[in-house]
Amino acid sequence: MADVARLAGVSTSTVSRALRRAESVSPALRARVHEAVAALGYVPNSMAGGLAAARTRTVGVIVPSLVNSFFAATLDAMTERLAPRGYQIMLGNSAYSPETEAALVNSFLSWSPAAIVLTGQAHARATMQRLLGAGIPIVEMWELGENALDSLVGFSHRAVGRLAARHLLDRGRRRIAFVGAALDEDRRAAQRSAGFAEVVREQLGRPAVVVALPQRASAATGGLALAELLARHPDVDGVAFSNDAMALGGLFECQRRGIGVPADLALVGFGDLDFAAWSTPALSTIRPPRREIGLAVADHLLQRFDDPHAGPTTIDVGFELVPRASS
Amino acid sequence: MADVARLAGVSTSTVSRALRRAESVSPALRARVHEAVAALGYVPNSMAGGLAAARTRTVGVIVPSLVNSFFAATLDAMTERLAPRGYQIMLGNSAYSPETEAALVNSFLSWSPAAIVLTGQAHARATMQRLLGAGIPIVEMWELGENALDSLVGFSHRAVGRLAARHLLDRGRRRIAFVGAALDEDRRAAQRSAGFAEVVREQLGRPAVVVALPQRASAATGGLALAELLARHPDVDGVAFSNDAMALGGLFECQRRGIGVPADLALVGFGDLDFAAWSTPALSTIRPPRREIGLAVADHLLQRFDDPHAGPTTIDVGFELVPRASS
DNA sequence: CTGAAAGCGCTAACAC
DNA sequence: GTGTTAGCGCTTTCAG
Repeated sequence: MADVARLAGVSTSTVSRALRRAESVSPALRARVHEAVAALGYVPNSMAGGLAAARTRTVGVIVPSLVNSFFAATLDAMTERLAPRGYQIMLGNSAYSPETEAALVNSFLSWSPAAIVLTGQAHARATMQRLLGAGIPIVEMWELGENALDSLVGFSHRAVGRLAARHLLDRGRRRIAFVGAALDEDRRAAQRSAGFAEVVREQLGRPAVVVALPQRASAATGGLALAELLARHPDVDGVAFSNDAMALGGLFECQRRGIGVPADLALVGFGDLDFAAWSTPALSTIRPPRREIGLAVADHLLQRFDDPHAGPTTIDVGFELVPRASS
Repeated sequence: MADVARLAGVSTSTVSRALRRAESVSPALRARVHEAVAALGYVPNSMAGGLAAARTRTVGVIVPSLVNSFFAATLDAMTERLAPRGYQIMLGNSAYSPETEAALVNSFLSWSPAAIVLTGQAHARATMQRLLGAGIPIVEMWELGENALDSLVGFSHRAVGRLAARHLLDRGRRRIAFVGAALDEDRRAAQRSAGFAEVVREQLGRPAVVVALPQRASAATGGLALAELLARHPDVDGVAFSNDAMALGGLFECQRRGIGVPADLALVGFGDLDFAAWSTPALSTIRPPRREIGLAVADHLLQRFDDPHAGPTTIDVGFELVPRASS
């Protein structure tokens, strides 16, 4: 930076200002500084800057899984929006463990990030305290409940479960069930299951049939769980799956057994993954705005970075029923 | 850190040493330091450390896409291995653009990362020069060719394409074709396609039929591309898809048209994604070690971090044919 | 609008 | 094995 200052014939403070808040430097000097930067190929040292300013252009993001294409799409959209503005993403993978999340938050904080983004609203108590004390924007995404830590960008999974049940009911199905996986680990899946059960109770006056395998959701567990459901309730005529991967597995299981979809069994998934529109029959599903969540988080953050007065918000990004041939 | 030093009755250098290279401090002092750290809830400031040491426990990783579950699985495995050792991952998404990659490398470098991991071996010339000049380990992953920048962890996509062709030939198919997408963008897919074409030329003495849509690979493009192939070559009896998502779309297209798989048409994919084993019929595919790549990259890096004498290597992680019912 | 000067919190020679 | 000391490369008051 000293070299740049020398070449531009200014002080290092002016270089710093020209690079950081361009409007606080006269146009002439600003141009000279940028010329010198280009000529020298100068790249500022982020750590020196971060140390001096006590904050960096870094945002820590914690997701419970990358293999899950929900969060991958969100992350993808987030990087797309944040990178052009010079913000780096520090990636953390909590593997659905609050303890791992706590450790990640701690190490993120040692980088004076501009913000931290978490998935969901369930965190260790210590995590929340640390986060609150950091004095930076915190965003919880992919969930929408009470008592937000700070900002919230998501939708109600309970409402998704309710919609799935109502959709099957609308299609004239009465012997309906919910098929999920790892419900103790994946709070949001559990909320969808609970919403489904609510509607069954309200409309049919009986407890809902819920089959959940301990393993993670996948095509494999989808097929297996459906098999288990059919063993226990051979007369089932409608199934809501915790996500599209499981629904795909369920669909294949039906094909294997010669069960007509939707003639014998109506299927509805969650996610609207790429293949859902192209399967035979095409899969009815509920679409969460996977990318939009990432964009909304990024835009909100950028706004708060630019305007220190901007406070936290709660954004309900909603979701959408996509009825197709499977139901 | 001064507080910790005071509480432990030592100097800050001792605290630093105890935290960094435990063996260089007597056990007694080390214990006292850790006690003080715990009592005070001290978290070192990574930027101050990084600035002073001119390197950080950060590794920059650039992938061309997160939505693609290949790289997501690799990243997942990488975080799993690196996080417990205190390394943070800075995530970059190049979106298959060398220019974006160059920009990401630049901003990563401003953080004095411990290493940089890139996907593939095709980079802008300037990117390579900068990387080489950084004096840190560079790993290129998911490809295996000549002229590695530094370390290389991957496998030959050409060999994958050759294997796919040979497999269809082994199954007695002769009118075989390759179905891909975005081949100009995705070098590795293009290499698979080229390998496939080589074998067709060698064994059948004719140029290979290759259908490639301009859009990205997905179930949608898989179905569409297969439809196009069938329009042009109705007598085709074996198809290798650029990846499993496309193969799934192709399988659904066959179901829609009443084409028997494998009776009329043999299908082979690439990736061995979760659903491949569970589709009806189960999908033959070639499995790249998605997670193993991430683990190998992380282990290699950790080794080089620990031992400054350790040099670059090339690791061929291989791949595996998984023959199933679709071929 | 610009420059001087004082650190930000830590690491790494270098002595002891 | 441990302490002293001099920065690492920037940002940010504070003057002017």
